[in-house]
Amino acid sequence: MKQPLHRRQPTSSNPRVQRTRNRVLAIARELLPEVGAGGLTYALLAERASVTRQTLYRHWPTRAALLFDLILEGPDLGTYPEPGSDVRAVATAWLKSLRAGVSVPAMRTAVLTVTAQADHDPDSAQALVRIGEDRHAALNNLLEPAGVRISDDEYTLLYGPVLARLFLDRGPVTDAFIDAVVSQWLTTLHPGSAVGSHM
Amino acid sequence: MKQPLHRRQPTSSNPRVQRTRNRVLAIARELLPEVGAGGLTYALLAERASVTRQTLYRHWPTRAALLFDLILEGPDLGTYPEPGSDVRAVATAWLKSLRAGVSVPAMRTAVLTVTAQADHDPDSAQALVRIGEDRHAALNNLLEPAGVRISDDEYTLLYGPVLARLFLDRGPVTDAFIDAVVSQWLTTLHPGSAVGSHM
Amino acid sequence: MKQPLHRRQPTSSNPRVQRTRNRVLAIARELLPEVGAGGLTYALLAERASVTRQTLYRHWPTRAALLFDLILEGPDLGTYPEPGSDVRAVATAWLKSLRAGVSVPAMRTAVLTVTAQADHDPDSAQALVRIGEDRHAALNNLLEPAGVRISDDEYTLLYGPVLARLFLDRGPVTDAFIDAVVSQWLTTLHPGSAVGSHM
Amino acid sequence: MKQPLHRRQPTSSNPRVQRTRNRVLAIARELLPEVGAGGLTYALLAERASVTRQTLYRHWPTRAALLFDLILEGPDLGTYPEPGSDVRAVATAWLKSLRAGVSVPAMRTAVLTVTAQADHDPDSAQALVRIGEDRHAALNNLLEPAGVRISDDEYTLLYGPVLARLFLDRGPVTDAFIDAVVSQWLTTLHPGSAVGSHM
DNA sequence: TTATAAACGAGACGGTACGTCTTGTCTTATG
DNA sequence: CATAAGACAAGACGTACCGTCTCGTTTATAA
Repeated sequence: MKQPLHRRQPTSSNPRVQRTRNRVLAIARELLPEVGAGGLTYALLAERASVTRQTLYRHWPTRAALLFDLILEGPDLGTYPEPGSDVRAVATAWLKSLRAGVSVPAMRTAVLTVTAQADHDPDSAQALVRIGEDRHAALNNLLEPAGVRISDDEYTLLYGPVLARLFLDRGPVTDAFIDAVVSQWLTTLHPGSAVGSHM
Repeated sequence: MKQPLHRRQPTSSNPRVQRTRNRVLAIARELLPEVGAGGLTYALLAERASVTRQTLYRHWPTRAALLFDLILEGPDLGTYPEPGSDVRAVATAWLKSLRAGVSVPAMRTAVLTVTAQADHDPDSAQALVRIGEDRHAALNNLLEPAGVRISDDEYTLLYGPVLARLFLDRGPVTDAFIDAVVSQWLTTLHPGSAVGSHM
Repeated sequence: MKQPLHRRQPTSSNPRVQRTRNRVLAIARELLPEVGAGGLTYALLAERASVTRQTLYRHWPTRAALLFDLILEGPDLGTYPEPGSDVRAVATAWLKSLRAGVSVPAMRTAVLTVTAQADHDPDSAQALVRIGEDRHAALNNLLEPAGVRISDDEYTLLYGPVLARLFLDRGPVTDAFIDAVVSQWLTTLHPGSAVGSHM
Repeated sequence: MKQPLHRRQPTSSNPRVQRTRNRVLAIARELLPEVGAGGLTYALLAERASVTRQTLYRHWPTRAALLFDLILEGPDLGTYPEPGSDVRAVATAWLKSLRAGVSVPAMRTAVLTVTAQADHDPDSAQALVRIGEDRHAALNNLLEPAGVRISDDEYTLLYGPVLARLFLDRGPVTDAFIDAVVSQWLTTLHPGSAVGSHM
């Protein structure tokens, strides 16, 4: 709640800084699923990472900042599938990569926590939107060979059911479910566009 | 983190208890959007509701319990639309009622918070599932005149995009978006079933 | 610290009142050495005595009042030795009865607690003085056959070492110690008085 | 009742720590006679000393620990009289110094409270015994020039009446009373020893 | 190579909240 | 209608974490 004083963060070029930062993030990723977002206190994290609380504050003045780093430097966030001209195949692969991403416990917790905070923390809200836009752009990138661009609404129509199943229904996202999502999604996608050529 | 001792809650039949309980819930609903879930401390709530912290603990041993009550006794959760035989119309109306419900700030925050907690709090997880099932059942109820029953997957396909737009994209759910969702949704709904009769 | 409102105490003539009162006092006597004066809360006492806290407040508006009763209705406070004309014998017997009295754990704790409170609680101070005077008077009574009256100073010279040994040194009061006290005490007692006639 | 976790106390070498510690002890000494031992809550003390409760717990994990410090670092506890070869004079002076010490209100209350606790708190019991032994040793020290050593029993015979008068009779310890105590005490002290040479 | 700057460890401190306990009063329902 | 059960306000308890602030000590880069 309280806005901490923003001292300058450690110079990232310094190798010592890098070492500390990476060790802490790794420990945080281990800890997060264990204790939950609420339980990931700086006190605990400092102890586990053999670091002073002060050091944590130097690197991440806000706990939200730490969560952002956890999300953005996610372990396999970069593992997007290959682009292709088959829209159905690309969309399916992209959804599966999304499913894989949010199956990493630390990522799950971090995303949910940021989401819950977004209503009252502009930084979190902005980060959330930015993450969404990144993934949206990535999808469009993958679909470039197919000559298709996805609008905001279409994007949400595609990923919405998957995340709802994971976060809200708290059930598994089966391949069959993904297929159903994609099939339905294709029906309204660019009606009368190039998509039809693949059917 | 710590499991608080579960003493028996105040007898709900007692009018004094009811008075206290309702006043606190009302204040909590006002406070939640102001200060966020993290800022809704028992200390603050007690002060604003002119009540002792002890009293809060008596009524809601866990802060999650308070959130459940906030969700379940939501201000207008019962305002479901009318049943009908036109599947498109019913689905659209139901989605709009969902949108209305989640637009109440206190409800928004409460739901998001419970969702974020669900990974590490079995009670929250269970509550979340139960809420989903209730709404699912309600939808099926509305669709009974149409002779249609919605499966779990179909249910998620319907509401998923709407909540994703609200919570993750953090954008407005327009009527057009709802129409798009419903249109897409109808295509795969019970292929060859009674739905076709309305097209 | 807070002076509770003085509602009227239960009529002591009522046999039911007597029963309750005695049961509570008995339980308190058991409890006192177990949990200490600080641990003898009304909540605990009420639970153990199967009585409502209200009832305790009705009988003893102040915890000091309860302690007074514990001291004054001590189990064997009345067991003074026989009067006699041999000053040494009477004094020795009286000291031994004193030793016996404060060896009862509940009595010990109660007396020490009242003593510690006396500096800031006039009631306790007064009660303490009164108890001392009673015992002083009792001693003089025992010594009447010997034709001796003990002054305040002489009284303190007699019992002081014994209680100091018990409470401050926290050591045992042996018969030898009592003999030493009495011997020393006799030397300055009424120099040249009737005491000499017994030597 | 509950044994608080014994974290390590603040490093006494740190000057800031010393400052805090001394300020708190000074305020506690002022407060003790005002509010009594029961009223000397950490909450009150913290407020008066402009310190957080947490700071108090860091320095004195137990309230008993605070009382010990109050007693041991008493304002003028070290002001023993001069040694000498005149036993009567030394004993008298020593008793007067005892009287002076226990007349400091904070010391009075602290000693009485620790005494009352000693029955159920081993730490208090041990501290009490240690304080007694210290004073006993000091007395023997003063009497060294006189070639006299006081046994435990003799020690109690000397100081017992004085403290009994102060704490139990709650009366003043006059010079005359001290003279009476010493006179009586000398009669049985080392019968046939060097003491006689001073008569 | 030595400065010099930065990161870091250690830990005291003021705050705030936690979940619990006891106290004294007051309300409600019941027998 | 008196009495129990127990809700309530008040406030202390001992603990935890937060964010800040010294202090020294190490580590890395620059002179």
